[in-house]
Amino acid sequence: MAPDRRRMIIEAATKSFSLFGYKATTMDQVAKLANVGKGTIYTFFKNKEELFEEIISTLVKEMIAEAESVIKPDMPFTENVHQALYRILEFRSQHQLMIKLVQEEKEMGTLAVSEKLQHVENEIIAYLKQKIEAGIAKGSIPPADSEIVSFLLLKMYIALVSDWEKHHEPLTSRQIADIMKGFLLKE
Amino acid sequence: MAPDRRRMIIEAATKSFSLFGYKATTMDQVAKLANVGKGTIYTFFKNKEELFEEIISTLVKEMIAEAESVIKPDMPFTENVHQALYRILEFRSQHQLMIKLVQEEKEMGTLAVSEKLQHVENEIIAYLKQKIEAGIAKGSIPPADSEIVSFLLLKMYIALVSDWEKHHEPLTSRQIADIMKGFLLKE
DNA sequence: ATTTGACTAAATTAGTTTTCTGGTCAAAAC
DNA sequence: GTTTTGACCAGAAAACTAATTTAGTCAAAT
Repeated sequence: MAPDRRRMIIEAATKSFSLFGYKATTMDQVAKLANVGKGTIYTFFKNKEELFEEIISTLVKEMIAEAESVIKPDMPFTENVHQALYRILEFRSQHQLMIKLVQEEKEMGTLAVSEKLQHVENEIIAYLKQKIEAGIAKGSIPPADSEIVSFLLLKMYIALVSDWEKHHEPLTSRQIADIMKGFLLKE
Repeated sequence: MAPDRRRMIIEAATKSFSLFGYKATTMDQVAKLANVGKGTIYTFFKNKEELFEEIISTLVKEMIAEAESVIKPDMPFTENVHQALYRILEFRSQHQLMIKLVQEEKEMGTLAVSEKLQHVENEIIAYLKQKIEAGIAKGSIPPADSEIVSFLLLKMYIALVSDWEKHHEPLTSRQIADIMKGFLLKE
């Protein structure tokens, strides 16, 4: 019972953000959930937003770890990029916190939430970029501006996985992989 | 001075929608601007939304005409697709009514506006699809699912023209054309 | 030295009143 | 007889106000 207060707070906040979103989570609630006085939270985090930031940063790490876990060195490069990206978007669409934040951004346009989601997107692109550059260096794919390619890859995937389904039958992972392979191997 | 009342109404409404958006345009205002009794509007249009629909439908026609106007038969197919798409997005970003509607959707989420913008997007995709199918038939580009290709083309272009600029130096028309050419010619 | 929760200023929400607006229709204009 | 009109209405939205909530602080407790 020498509770790592910091950990308790983060756990409580994560739970509450996932359940109610950023705005609807109060610091009193987090304190109560964490079995901690409200003031204690402020000994670890400057304010609500910094606490949020910490949690998002953890989320990004989990996301990248998920992506890394599906990479198989004996598979073709493009297949691995596809698997990684696909896993990231799956994570995004299955993780409670992500679901809640995306919903909150759409429905209430909370500024802090928009900023953090943008940050997550930037991190994903940075991760992809690093993979793409490795692929180019190894000759697995033709040289190209890695920033543009990474950016487009993510946008294309989101379009195919999320937007497409609004008016069409969902595409299979295989179909998406083939489209992306064509895109990556060309020019 | 045998005023085509219908035309007057449409002109007034277009002006007002462009200036104030859909929600902030009142039927009284349109009537006054059109020098017409309010009731008269309702002899031509069932309600506000139908009037809006008529205007959007005109806008789409203008947009397609713009796209057609930049197509040069002696140019390569992919170049023409690029020019057409580029022109459409330019139209979109320069046309007062479009600017206002996009803004209104983002800021207030007006339902009728979202629906109409979605409609515009569908029309653009349908237009592209028809071009793509012609290109495939003529052997200018490899066979592929024309619906997916059109959908992705538009999404890619919007990402490159609008989203990219939020965090990067704008891309030149040439760069965009090259990316798209690679995408269209492959697989 | 650390933790706490009562406290406060500022923001948000809830409740109420007022104003506005899409649509109608009886009367006026043609 | 047909078309046009604007006063009118019910319901929606805005404005206003009162009441509540909340992020963050800090003197006291541990």
